[in-house]
Amino acid sequence: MTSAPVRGWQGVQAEILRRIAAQEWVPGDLIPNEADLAEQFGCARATVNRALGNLASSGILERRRKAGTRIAALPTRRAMLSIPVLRREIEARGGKYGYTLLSCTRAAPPPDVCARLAVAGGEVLLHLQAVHLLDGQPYVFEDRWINLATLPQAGEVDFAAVNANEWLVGNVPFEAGDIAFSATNASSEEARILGCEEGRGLFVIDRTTRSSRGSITAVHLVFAPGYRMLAEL
Amino acid sequence: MTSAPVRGWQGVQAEILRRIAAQEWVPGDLIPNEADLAEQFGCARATVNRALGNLASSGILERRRKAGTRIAALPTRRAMLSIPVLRREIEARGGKYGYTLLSCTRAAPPPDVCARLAVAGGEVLLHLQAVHLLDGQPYVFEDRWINLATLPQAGEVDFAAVNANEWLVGNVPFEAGDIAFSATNASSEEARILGCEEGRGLFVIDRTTRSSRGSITAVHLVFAPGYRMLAEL
DNA sequence: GAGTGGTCTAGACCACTGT
DNA sequence: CAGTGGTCTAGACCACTCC
Repeated sequence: MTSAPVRGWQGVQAEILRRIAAQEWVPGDLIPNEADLAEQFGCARATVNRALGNLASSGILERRRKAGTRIAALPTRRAMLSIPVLRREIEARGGKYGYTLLSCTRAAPPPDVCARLAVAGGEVLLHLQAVHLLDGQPYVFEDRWINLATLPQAGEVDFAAVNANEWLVGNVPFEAGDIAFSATNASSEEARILGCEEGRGLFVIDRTTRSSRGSITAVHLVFAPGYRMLAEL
Repeated sequence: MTSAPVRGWQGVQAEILRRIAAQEWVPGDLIPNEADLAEQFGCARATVNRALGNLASSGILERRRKAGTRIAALPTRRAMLSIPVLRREIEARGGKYGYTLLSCTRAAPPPDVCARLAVAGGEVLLHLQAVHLLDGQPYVFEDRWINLATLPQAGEVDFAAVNANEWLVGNVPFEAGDIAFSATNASSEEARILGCEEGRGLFVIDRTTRSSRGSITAVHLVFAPGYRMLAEL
């Protein structure tokens, strides 16, 4: 059983991982520098750099200039999380996507939403409530606030006909933002909308997006019972 | 107002994002190829390649050989999720970490755990239950199964003295695996352990790890009420 | 100050895929 | 087949930071 030759940066990465797995290198160890590894592997330093850089960004290695590269001692693993548009997620499951607007009003948001969007207390925003359906069954309850100061044209859109998220994706410049995952107990309203018993533990995503011109939207998504979000380690 | 000059791959990336934000390029658009962009920006093609590659891996662009590079139409955004060791997470909050082993037995796991670990139904695994504490208050309830076939030395460890996760990190080769996030209602046992009312909606992480020698461990983490997991978009 | 990683360049070849 | 991205190379310079 001979190991596969080291080919390309993925080969280098695989060989590094093999040495960790074989305990040739253990957490905390300093490993050779890029130039030495390049010589060992018979490749250019840039190739080693790419492999080690990737491993560092997944939390397997820790790198510091001058100090060198170490096997992470108490690794904070980083996972890539895919956050699909709901329509895609549902269609990827082989289901039929549906969308129903429940309400669309203008109102002053509660304090927590004001804070997330960095707007003054009395300001009037667009408030949408909608439900996303999988094969006609409630899948996600969406409660969204849109900042009309940043995005006045949102006031003219018929969100009964157009999914708010998809309208935003197509009509708003690049978004930065943050996202939080948590759990809640279904309120009576959420239970009614999602068709589950009140108090049921539900998975929640809170997401805020901003553009260079200011905060855009804060959305609170409550998923139907049984929802699981998956990621690879 | 002059824009910053394009310096390095981060500069190229910023300029691409600016053009998307300014709607010079809109979702679905084909953008120039790497060679042309390199000429526009006055840099090497490799620099453009790195910038575009990064944007593609965060879901902003879609690239295919021969077909070129497009602004993603219905972008599946990818976020980096940091999954710290619990001790670190608690200490990063400025709290004091504590750990209590509740039970440590050998037993045949329930069917769902068998499936996740790919072990036969009757096989005996190590079953740990523990609670992680923040400033003495329950923070996470951990229910873990360890595959003794893959990891016989785990049978000798005193997990009352050593946190299982940290022992595994230090003593087991590199791990791959998957991770799932969901919500549950506190069982009476979980409520007692976490000090909350029964039925409370709780955030859950299920994690399975494997090595090249076989599956290692399946862990079910139930977080105390109010827990939020954060990520950057 | 010296050693390390981080990045850039110019050129080359390869791999994939649409036409 | 031709055009595109994907990768590799050899060399260079820079930025950071430990000693």
